[in-house]
Amino acid sequence: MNDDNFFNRVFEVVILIPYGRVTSYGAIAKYLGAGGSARMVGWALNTANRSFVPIPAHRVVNRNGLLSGKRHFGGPDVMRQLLESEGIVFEGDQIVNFGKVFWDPSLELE
DNA sequence: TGATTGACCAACT
DNA sequence: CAGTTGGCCAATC
Repeated sequence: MNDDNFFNRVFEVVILIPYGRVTSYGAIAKYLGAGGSARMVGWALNTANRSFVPIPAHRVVNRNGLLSGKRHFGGPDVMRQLLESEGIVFEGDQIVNFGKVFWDPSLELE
């Protein structure tokens, strides 16, 4: 069940993101530490989605609070709609209260 | 099997 | 201030 894959840890962290919060690829990578580069986090989500592994990847954004991966959700607006549905406010494709909704796994999960 | 790309980040020019 | 480069590591072509 627990594979020591870097990806599987990414999935767990993403799944643990509370409602109405978001985190960044770099934050997850940093939390996982070794072998963690932000690109791998993005790759993990990409492979996961295409591997029949449904994860709330819409709660993961880039460091700017910008929806960089919105195009990978099957639609350019799907990701924003999902986040807005959780109470997150947007300004275009950028999160307004990013500093308030930002959830750092290394702080919350220890 | 080698080369390219990729949902990023940070630094440098 | 904007564009480019390097780095990270794995998957796809």
